[in-house]
Amino acid sequence: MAEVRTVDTRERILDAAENLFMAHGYDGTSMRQITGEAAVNLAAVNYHFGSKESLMQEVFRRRLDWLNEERMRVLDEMEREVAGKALKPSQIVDGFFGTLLRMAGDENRGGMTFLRLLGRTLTEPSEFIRAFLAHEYKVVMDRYKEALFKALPEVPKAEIVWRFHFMLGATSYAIAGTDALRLVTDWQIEDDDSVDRLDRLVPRLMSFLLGGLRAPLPQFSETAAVDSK
Amino acid sequence: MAEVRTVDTRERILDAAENLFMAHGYDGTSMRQITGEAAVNLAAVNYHFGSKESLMQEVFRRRLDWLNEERMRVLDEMEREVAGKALKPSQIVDGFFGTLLRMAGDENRGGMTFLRLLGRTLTEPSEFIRAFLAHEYKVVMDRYKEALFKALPEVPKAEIVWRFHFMLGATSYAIAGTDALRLVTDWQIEDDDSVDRLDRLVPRLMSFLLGGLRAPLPQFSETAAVDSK
DNA sequence: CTATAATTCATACGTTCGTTTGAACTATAG
DNA sequence: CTATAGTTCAAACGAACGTATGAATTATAG
Repeated sequence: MAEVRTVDTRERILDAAENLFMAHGYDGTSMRQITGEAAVNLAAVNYHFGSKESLMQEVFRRRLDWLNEERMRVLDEMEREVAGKALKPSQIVDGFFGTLLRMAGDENRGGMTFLRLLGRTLTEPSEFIRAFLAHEYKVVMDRYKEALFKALPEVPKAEIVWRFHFMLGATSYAIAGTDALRLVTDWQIEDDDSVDRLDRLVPRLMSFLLGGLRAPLPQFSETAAVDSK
Repeated sequence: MAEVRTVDTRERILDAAENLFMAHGYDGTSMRQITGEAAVNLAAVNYHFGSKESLMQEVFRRRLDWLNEERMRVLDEMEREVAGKALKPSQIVDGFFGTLLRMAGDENRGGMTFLRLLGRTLTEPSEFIRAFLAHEYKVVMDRYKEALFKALPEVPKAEIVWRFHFMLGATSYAIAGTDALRLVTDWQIEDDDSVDRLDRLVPRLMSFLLGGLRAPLPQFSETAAVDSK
């Protein structure tokens, strides 16, 4: 068995695919680009992963398995410390989104590249990817949702779910990174070094998310909401 | 000149493309799908628009021209009313994001379909689309940024730009709609009728955005921000 | 009605796509 | 060393892609 070569090839393919899917999307990346950048034979992907779709799933599984476990571990520990009492919203938000963002600082776990891929994929259309992600995410998501319900008993559950959704969106954009930010500004954002940038992004995003999560509840007008300001 | 047929064909192609790009993305949609759904000949797209890329641009231009004008009009009017004084942040946010969301209620302006397409495209990788959107958006974006700077003089400009970015992300997810929301919950969200849903979504999102925009400023730790909670 | 311009149509072109194949090569086991 | 299983390789497959072409059709102008 050529164990070493195999692992090498598999890993090189996954790295190349992660990079290219992030940069050009799933449909925009060809097998020939992937195997070219990985410096392996064209047939290697189908040999090791079976198909392009399976490769995409493996790209995500490689990172998400760790992320989901870490999120669970963090939540378990926090809940153990408060011994049945409710957590603070800031703890829960940090456990879910902070853990994600800190992953970006760890190059061994995919770093910024994977986070940007994840951010983009959450809004991407491909049916099979969204179904896969929903399945992978479900258990963890439910735990954090429950924690938020408990932490904010006075807020209607539907409202919390929506705000969780909004937080996902803000985070997704935040990690999609400077590319999308150039839509908003022409400035050269300081701290181009990605690690430094991350150190400031985390508290920035956390402030925003918590501000949104704890905002006053909306007033629904009885008539057309079109006029509501 | 076959004016009537031409307009019909162009419009039918644009409608079909808007739908399909929204559902399957740019790369995931073929010319044959578009012309098939529009019930026109395969060559019609290249005849009327020149290429697939030009078609995509026209899909956006058809809607964005109106949206940008409306956003400008709303901001002009609000600024005229306060006569040189600063606007309230809530007014600015409503002018930019509220105008966008209310567009979703107008089927003649693309409705939810275009908004979902826009939301997805902002994070999409295709270089030429992002460049096009950045160019289309620039003038309006700058005006609203300036209004926010004036409305929040005590907040560092860099912070405002980031929070504008976060707001874009939350909004993008909000309009990307229930599809992505199913990642978060299994519930059948009430008010499936899209107009009713929109009436409640607008105030919901507005509360969240304003809460985030006006959140306390983040504290940057001198050491690694990894430990910051 | 005739001439002319605009549009639609069926068809085909050259590429590129994801995948498959069978031979060549490499490493492990007995 | 030989047999065997794992891996890599060059080459090819049919299908689908965006685009181009020239004839047929339709509408407008004189």
